[in-house]
Amino acid sequence: MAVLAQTDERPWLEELNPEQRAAATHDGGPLLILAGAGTGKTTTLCARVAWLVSSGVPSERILLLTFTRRASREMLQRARGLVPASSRVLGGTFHSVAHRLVRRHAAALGLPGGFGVLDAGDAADVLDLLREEAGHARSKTRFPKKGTLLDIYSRTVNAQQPLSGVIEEFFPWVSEHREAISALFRSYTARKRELGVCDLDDLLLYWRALAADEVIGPRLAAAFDHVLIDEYQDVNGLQVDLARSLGSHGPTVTAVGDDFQAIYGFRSASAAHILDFPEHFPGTRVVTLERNYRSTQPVLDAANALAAQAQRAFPKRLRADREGGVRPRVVWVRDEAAQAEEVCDRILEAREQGMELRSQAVLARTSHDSDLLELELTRRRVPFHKYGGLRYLEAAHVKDFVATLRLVDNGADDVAWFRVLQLVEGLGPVSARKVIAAMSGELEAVPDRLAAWASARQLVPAAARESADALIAALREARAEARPGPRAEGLRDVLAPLIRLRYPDGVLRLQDLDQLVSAAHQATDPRHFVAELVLDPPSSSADIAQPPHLDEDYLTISTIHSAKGLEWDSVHVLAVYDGNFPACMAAGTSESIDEERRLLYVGMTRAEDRLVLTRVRERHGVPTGGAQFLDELGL
DNA sequence: ATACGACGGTTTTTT
DNA sequence: ACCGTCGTAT
Repeated sequence: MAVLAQTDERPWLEELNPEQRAAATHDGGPLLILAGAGTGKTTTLCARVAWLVSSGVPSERILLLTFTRRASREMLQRARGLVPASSRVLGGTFHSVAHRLVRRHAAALGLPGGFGVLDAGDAADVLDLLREEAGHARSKTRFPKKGTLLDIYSRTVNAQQPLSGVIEEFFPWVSEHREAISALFRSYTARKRELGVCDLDDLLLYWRALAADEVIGPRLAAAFDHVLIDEYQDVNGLQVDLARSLGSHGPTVTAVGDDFQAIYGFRSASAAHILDFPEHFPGTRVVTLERNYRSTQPVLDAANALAAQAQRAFPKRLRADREGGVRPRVVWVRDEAAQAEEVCDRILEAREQGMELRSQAVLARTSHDSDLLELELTRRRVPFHKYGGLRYLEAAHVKDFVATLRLVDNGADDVAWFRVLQLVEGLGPVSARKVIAAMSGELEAVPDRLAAWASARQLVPAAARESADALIAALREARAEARPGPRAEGLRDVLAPLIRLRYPDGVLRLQDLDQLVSAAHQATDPRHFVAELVLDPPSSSADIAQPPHLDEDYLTISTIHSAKGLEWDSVHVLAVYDGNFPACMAAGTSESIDEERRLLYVGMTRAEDRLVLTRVRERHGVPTGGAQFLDELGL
């Protein structure tokens, strides 16, 4: 192919620097792009997709695996902008791609056709149910709670490590319950089978099982010529297995990442995987991107100084492409209330000077760090949008609604029954349990609990019976309605009075449900509406109906985890002091301190021009002590 | 016996 | 927001 013709037809290649272009146009074996923060990683990956497509690779034979759905959407959109033919590139998270594959091979895996997908909250609810059934809830010794149980379980799956090792290394305080936990996990697996559901970890496990199959494995891989994986520093061992399986059966694998932005260790991810990539994929070409186009040098100097303190890391320095800049500032404030006022003042001041809210962000270690700031912003009527933290699907009323949707698809989902029955006033956990037991029959699991309602309803306290009847009738009607929109509407209508009664702000909460109903109207695949909701959860109620209005100016508040890959002119990082950031939970090992340090690094490198870190002197009247990370910045 | 409101202590980060 | 506990109403 003539070089001249190439650049003529692909002006976007001209805009890349030599390293970026080398990566985008690499032809041959596996490719690893080590791309520091702000070095044009997304640009390069999009250009590579566009280059592949314009070189004749059919777009549907390209698989783009990203960490979040948002990243996938953004990249596909940009690639389409460069080369319209990129429109059929298959993109998504590991989990959403797994769902597609597992769905297609459900029968081979022994799963029902319309199997459900449990999100983290649902999985925890199943574990809680089993925990209760096993009598751990009322035992003398403190037994780990559902959230901890799920964390432990997920570790064993994602790190592919036996339970005893996981407990010893990460959860030593529950070691006295090791046997009971082991038994609980066995019943968890069995229960999921009975319910005909998968949790998020199962999706990856099933994908790997398919990949390992002699017939199916090679066929899955043969569907693609190229597999591109974003944020490779955040994959775990299970995901590495998937990548390697694909790579060994045909497709060329391209991975992009930065070992110093690995911040998902708690999910069993490890930066070791990106460093092992050349070993796992023989013949790998490594391209390193170091020129930073995002930030000014003073911002990078501080980030580099922080990075240099890591116990274990591969030395690298980001060099700014842009001139000038001001030094990042550390601002001392008395307490969290003062921090809220101070940050709010500074943001408004910057807006006065012409910096729109949309080019400013407030980042925090935990979603909770911004509570007071959110109150202050609301008080002063400053519009903001919060990412991370409590998710839409985790709100109690949304879970109520989703549980009814699940019941319509799967009458055997006892976790959903347990939740939905208790919405009826006067019907509590004890009665709900009895009713479910009666509906499922003593010996044989009846797949459809609805059929046994006539007799089971006797167990409902008389005062609640009529209301429960209405709920059941609505479920029957919903089942008769195949279209997801009207179906969701019917369920919303029957839940409406119950939710208004249960929650003091019920009217507001109902509006959230309205948005879910309108999302249901637009559902492409009615059978999998709920599963897709779980895999692509809207970050807030506003995201469901439409993306936020583009003409509205609003501030972004986000956890650093949710801010990955994004950038703003001005960034505030809240509450950087020992015990909060680094979190006290991380105080134990140098690796966990390193991960906290990398997290701050990710936060700082989101800033283009202005970076302010706040340090709080006291908390609830108690002095906070040092701030290790701020001392390391060399400011 | 069961349901439920009130109260106080706790909460990392996410597909 | 969640969890466990306790007192009160049914």
